[in-house]
Amino acid sequence: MTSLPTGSLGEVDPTSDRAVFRQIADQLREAIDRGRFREGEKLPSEAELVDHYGVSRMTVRNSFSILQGEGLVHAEHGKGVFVRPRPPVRRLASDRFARRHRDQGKSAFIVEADAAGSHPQVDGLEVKEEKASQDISTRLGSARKVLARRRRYLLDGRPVEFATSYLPLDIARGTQIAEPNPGPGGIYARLEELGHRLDHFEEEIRARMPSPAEVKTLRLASGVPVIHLIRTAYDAEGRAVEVCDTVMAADAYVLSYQLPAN
Amino acid sequence: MTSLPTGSLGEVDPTSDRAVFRQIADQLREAIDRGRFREGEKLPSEAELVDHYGVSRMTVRNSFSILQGEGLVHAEHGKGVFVRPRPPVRRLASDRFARRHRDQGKSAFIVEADAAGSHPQVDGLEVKEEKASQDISTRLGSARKVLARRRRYLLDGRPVEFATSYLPLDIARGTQIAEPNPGPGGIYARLEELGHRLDHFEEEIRARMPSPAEVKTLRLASGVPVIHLIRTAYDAEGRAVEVCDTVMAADAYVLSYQLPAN
DNA sequence: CTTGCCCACTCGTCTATACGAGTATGCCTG
DNA sequence: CAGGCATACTCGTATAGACGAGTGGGCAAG
Repeated sequence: MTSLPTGSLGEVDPTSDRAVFRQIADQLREAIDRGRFREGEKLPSEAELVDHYGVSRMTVRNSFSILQGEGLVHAEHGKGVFVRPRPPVRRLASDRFARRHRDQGKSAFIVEADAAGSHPQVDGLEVKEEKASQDISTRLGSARKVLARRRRYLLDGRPVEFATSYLPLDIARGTQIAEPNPGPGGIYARLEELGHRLDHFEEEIRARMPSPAEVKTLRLASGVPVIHLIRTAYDAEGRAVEVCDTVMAADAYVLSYQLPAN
Repeated sequence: MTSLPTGSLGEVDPTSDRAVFRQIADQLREAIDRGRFREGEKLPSEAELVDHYGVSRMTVRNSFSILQGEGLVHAEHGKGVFVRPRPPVRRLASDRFARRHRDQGKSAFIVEADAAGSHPQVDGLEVKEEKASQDISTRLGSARKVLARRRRYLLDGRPVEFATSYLPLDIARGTQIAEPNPGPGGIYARLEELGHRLDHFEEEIRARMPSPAEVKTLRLASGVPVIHLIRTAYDAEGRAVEVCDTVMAADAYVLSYQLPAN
């Protein structure tokens, strides 16, 4: 007799108001919360739970799908259902675009990742001229055509965010900003060289569930939301000179802001 | 012959690599994106889709559950499945705690909501002394006992966030901060009167799927993540004088921050 | 010993059916 | 006309079964 993998699980009450598959989900959730099943550990298989609870397989799968929607577990075809490990999170400090960080040759992402001991990569770089969407045009003070710089960021091989920078074409065209490699200090350094001394940034933050395309690009597990960050850079004259639209895997980030109390 | 509610939907290819229920979800998603079904509008019923696609009901339900997980639709028992309306979002500006906003008698939440023309409410206020959790204790400079102020916020009857403020007991005990109504300008005004001139705030932002308790408290639809914000207030001496832990319905908020370019 | 295949076990997809419960509508009764 | 009930339609829950496909271990052949 080997020890039962369902050992710490109780029974369900079919006459309860609460649906059986919810009761099962509750028990599994509690077992996970209590550490009965640890991060990365395999939960009992569907068949084992069918036996244990005396319910049909679809009922068990229904329970798993609840926990999956909560981001607590993930299923691997042919292997089992596992407690989803909480990946180490990447902190984004609000001063990451401060001028003092721009003298280095490397981009903010690379510098930070190196400091944290992870292996950073940038991927799928694409630079092209486009017609601005309604939203981007509004944010950029009615610019019609823009230069778009797209790229994806990875940490230790895992995609964690992708971002698109939009700049008014009359600023960026023909400059190094339109080159794949914008040079040391990135496009913000180039903007300042072009006479657009940066004054402040504005960041808008939303959270939502990812679209299928985002799931694919960021290789998101189910039950993982995305953080959608839209940053607008303003120069000293109050002109919006760049909009950066970033979608981040929410389980990979903690954003951090410092606010003065005035 | 009435017009078919499934009119704009195509067929599925059972031999495709892509599972039938995913193909159906894809078609419904696209129809929604294209505006074929508008916000709040009812999608074809399960039975209609069963007829249209020639599949079993569970397959259709599977498709719906995908869209629900994406936060695109929500089901109402006895009525149908509807395109989830995007609720009006509440903007949280990063200067909402600036000293200049504190001279008014009302709290930041009430002032903002009134200005936006919505009806604000505060709910379930609870003030009590507690042993600090490990995390809170660390953030408050190893405080062991704290005063906890919990409350829930609603807009037009809809719960949108709940928050708990933690203050070191040696600061808050016996002051008006420990009263249900902390007086004009809120606890920050009281802290300053007690000699803790506020210097700056630090905010940490995460996004994740809600726990069942959070779903209940915020009456969240499935497929809606929460934004978890942890704010620490520091006085002029660098001491952490308050930690505020806030959980917000992500579909009700856009956070907005202004950052200096330095 | 190594290679390769088979098999057992895992989750993924799909069908068919049944009953329960919430909602809306229209008809029938008073 | 008003009220109430029957009914049809909606989604929710649950069962039982079937086949497919990915994974991994053990066994047999080389």
